[in-house]
Amino acid sequence: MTTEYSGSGDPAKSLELLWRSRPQPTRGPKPALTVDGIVAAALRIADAEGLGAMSVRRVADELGVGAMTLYRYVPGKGELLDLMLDTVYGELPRRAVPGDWRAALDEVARENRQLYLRHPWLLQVATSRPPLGPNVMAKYEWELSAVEGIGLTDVEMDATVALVNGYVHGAVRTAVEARQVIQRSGMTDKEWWLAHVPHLDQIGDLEKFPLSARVGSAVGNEFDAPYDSEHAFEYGLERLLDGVSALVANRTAPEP
Amino acid sequence: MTTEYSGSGDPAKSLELLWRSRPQPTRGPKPALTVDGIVAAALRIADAEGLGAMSVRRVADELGVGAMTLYRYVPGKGELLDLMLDTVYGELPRRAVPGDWRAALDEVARENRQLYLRHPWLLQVATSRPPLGPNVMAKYEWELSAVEGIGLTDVEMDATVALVNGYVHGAVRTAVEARQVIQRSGMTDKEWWLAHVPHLDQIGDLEKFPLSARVGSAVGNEFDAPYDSEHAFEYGLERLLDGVSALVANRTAPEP
DNA sequence: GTCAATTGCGTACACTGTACGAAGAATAGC
DNA sequence: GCTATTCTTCGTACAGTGTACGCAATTGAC
Repeated sequence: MTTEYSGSGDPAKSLELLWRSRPQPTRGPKPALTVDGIVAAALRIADAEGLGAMSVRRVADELGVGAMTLYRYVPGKGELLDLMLDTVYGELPRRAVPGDWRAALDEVARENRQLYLRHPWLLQVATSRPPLGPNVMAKYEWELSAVEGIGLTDVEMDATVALVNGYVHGAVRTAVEARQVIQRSGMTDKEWWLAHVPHLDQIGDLEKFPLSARVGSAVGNEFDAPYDSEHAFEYGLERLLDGVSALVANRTAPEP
Repeated sequence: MTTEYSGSGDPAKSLELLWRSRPQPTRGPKPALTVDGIVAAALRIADAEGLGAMSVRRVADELGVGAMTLYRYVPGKGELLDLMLDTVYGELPRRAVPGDWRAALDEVARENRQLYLRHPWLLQVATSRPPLGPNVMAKYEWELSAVEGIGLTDVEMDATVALVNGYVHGAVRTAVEARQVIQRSGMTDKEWWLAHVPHLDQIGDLEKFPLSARVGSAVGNEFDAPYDSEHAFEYGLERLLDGVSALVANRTAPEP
């Protein structure tokens, strides 16, 4: 589940900002900052230290101005987040692999995964109503083009793209969480387990959980090194695309 | 991605708390509260108003005591979250459907889904290193028992359970996000879209996104009513279990 | 030169988790 | 019954958060 929300102000103002279509005024002092500069600073902080560190004061400090100055350029923190989202979506490709829907969907999954890994704070942003900026639109168009013309209905196309995006989100979330908990705690999974087992053994009836003991120890031995997220991603993606493949086959040849 | 973290203090203290095995002192004034009472109050708030509303001061207010009083019972907010998690896991079944692994895994998915729907704040809690309380242990044991004795290796059993849990988490996250954004904004998806399209039409080149326009409008017509999360859940779960079925078949009859 | 528009930003408010220490209450040992 | 010890309650304080308000300074249009 996500925690950070989009700006909920005037749609006209938000879209003006996302598409950079506000006419600049002729009178008054020259602005010292630009929207792009503010977004870049916010991205630097969020990429390096997480969304929690990206406060208005912190971004303002990064730019050498007072906190309230930012509100001359951006209506609020929600809209800044919208701008950050649309900006990093600009890193995605714009044209899908032509001809082979499976290769194209595979690329959609992989590119989205890399985007999440480069900007883990994206995992915390609610996108059920995304800011309708140029790159958000281009992302959706790119993803749809992967499954265009293969016999799916429009609604199925949307559902398929959402399914792939949902899978990638979940897989990367698990991987990033596992990576971050090691950093934050300064302990590997094995060290953490070894610190708990003696007390657990003393306090609880471990005989009541025989499967957990057996499987847990097997997993511990196998994955002594940090959790192999790459392998898990490949495996799950293959299963998912197999499922889509069945749907596509069913649509192309519905008669038995 | 999640936002709230577990208590990271002394494992011995945490486990003592989770298993309620701390000997109560003989001297000094009688405590006015109990750990269970504090957890119940915190759950009431989190269930009704979300994890964001569940602050230490708020829980203390609910119980009619000062904020710092809670720290006599619980080391910190992280440990309180651990206790909440272990408590709601107690609502899950303890014994899986015997004999039919697919029915058992299906039930694991459905029960977990209902748990997330009853306690949406669970979606925000990082569980890659769960608090090792009695109900967390029982949950894992229950889930493993669904796939025990069907030919999978121990590592595959763990991976399969994790796969199902990951799917459920993602599916419910999407559904809850969609539900909450309607509440928070006071707008249905259609209203939101109609509020944006005129400005978008004026500002951006909508001709550049023909697929988005076509598919988006088809989805809008089909799902005028709020997003049908139940249908999406059933569909995805069936595909997922089909994938697991292939793995099980492969393990039972590995020779071609 | 004057006026209107615009920018920069200090202050303030209601929140957060929790460290510290003082004050009071209950019991164990005598 | 008295004292010493242990334990509970909780006020205050601190460094954070997003942002509403209003004032001073700066710029271009006329």
